[in-house]
Amino acid sequence: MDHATHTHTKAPHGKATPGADPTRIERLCIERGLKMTGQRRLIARVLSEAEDHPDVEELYRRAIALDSKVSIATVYRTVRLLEEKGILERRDFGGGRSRYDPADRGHHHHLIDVDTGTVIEFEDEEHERLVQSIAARYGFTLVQQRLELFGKKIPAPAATPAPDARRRPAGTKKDQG
Amino acid sequence: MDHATHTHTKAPHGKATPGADPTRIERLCIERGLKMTGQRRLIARVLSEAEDHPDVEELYRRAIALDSKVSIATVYRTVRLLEEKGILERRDFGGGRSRYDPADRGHHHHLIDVDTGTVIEFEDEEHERLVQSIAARYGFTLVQQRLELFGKKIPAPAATPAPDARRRPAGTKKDQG
DNA sequence: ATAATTGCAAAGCTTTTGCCGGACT
DNA sequence: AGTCCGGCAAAAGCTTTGCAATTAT
Repeated sequence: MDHATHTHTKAPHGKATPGADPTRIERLCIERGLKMTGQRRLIARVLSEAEDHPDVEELYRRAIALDSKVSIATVYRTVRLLEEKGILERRDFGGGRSRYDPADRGHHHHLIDVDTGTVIEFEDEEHERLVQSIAARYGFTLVQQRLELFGKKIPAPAATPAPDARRRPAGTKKDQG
Repeated sequence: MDHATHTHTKAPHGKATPGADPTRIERLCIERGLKMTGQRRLIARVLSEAEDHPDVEELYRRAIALDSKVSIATVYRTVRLLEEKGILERRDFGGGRSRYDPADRGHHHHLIDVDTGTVIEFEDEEHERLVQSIAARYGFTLVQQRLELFGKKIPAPAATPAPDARRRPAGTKKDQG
C-alpha cells in the first residue's frame, strides 16, 4: 500500500489519510486518548456517516466497501471499545444482533415499524421529565434509559408487509433513521 | 370463549397431576389449545410461580428441582411456543440471555439497579398516555413498547457494589421483582 | 391411531479470545 | 523500543434442530 503524504487535501474519497478530515467519531476517539489506527479511523468514519443503527456485520460490510483492510474481529473489538468509552451505545431491537448508535447524537428513543423494520428516532421532553420522576420515586438516580415503541403505520401505504416480525434471530437487517 | 369447568379434581397421585390444580399459565395454554404434556405443565407451573424474570437456564433449574424430567431443549422450545402464543414476553436486560415475563401480569416496565441487578417493576399511567400520543404523533398504532430505566440507588448503604455492570455477556443472573 | 412432543447431541449464530506479526507513539 | 493493535481461526455462549422413541388427544 502506498503511504500518504501528510498534510494533503482533505481526501474526499481516498483511504484513511492520517491527519486530514477527522470525522466526528474520530475526534471523540482522539479526545479519549485512543490510539488511532487506520482501521479505527475507517470504522469511525463509517459510524460518523451512518444515519441508522447498523449491527456489526453491516459496519463490517460498509467498512470493507471503503477499504477492505479490516477484519470482522476488529470491528467487534472496536465497537466494544467505543462502547466502553461512551462513544457508542449498544441497542437491541430484537434481531439477535446488537446495533450501534453514536452517543453524540443526543439522547433519543426509537419507534420501530414492526412491518417494515424502519426505525424512527424521536425525543420528548415531557418523557424525560417523567422518567426522572419515576426513578426518583423509587430512590434512584437515572444512569441510562431505554424506550422503544413498536408500532404499525396507521394508513398503510403500498408497502410490502413483513410476513413475520416476531422471530428470534436475524430479524430486520436494515433500517433508516 | 369457552368456559368448560369440568374441573373435578382428580386424585393427585404424585407429581404432575393432569387435571388437578391448573396453574395460571397452564390455563392459558389450554385456552390456546396447546397439547399439555407433563413437561409443559411443569414449566407452566414454574412460570406461574415466578415473580421475577428468569432466563431459560433459571427456568430449567427450577423445573428440574421440581421434577427433573425435562431437558433444557424442551424449556427453550416451550418458552418460544408460549411467546408465539402471546403467553410470555421475552425481555432483554442486557445479559445476553433472554428473560421471560408472563404477559398476563399486565403491562409494566422495569427499573434495573445497575449495581445489584435488582429489577423493580412499575407502571405509570401518565407514561402510557404519553407514549400513545407519541406514537400517534408519527401516525402509528402502538403494538408493543419497552421502557427500561437503569439507575443507581441514591443513598447506597453498605452493600457490595458490583465490580462490572456493563459487560456484554452473562450479566445479572438473578433478580427479584 | 395419528400427529405432536421430548431428549440427546450436534449444528448454528453471534461474539470473544489466543497467538503472533505488524503498526503506532 | 516498547506497547498496543490487527488478522486469523478456534473457542465460547446461547439457542435451534434432526432423528428416533414416547406420549397426548
